Amino acid sequence: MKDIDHTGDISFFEKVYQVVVQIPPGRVTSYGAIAEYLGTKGSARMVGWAMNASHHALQSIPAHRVVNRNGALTGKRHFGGPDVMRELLANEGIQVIDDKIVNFEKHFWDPSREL
DNA sequence: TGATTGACCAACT
DNA sequence: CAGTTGGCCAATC
Repeated sequence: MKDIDHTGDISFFEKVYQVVVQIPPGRVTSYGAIAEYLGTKGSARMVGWAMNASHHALQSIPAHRVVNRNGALTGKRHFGGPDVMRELLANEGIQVIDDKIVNFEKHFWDPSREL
């Protein structure tokens, strides 16, 4: 059994949470951007997998602020409802049409650039 | 323990 | 233009 050490030795999984929770309101980012910030661009899938387990996380993970590279709400179906993710984004002033974020690049928040 | 899948991305065919 | 493949890490079968 492996105890989770809080001293810098955190899994990729935990790193993703630390980034996602720091996303400012009204902004969005992509799975690949997070993975790239962590230094593993290829593991963008893992970011999504971490979101799947975000339910298991103790903190509230604003997964609705994380979309794919195209600005499409690919993971909206994991939000308990088909329009839940859209509502959450709309609540922050982000307009979503056809499951895609309008002016995605304007709302885009790059952890590697702004964090 | 090996094989498969997963809320992705980019390149190739 | 659409389908396939490779890549990365972790969890599930």
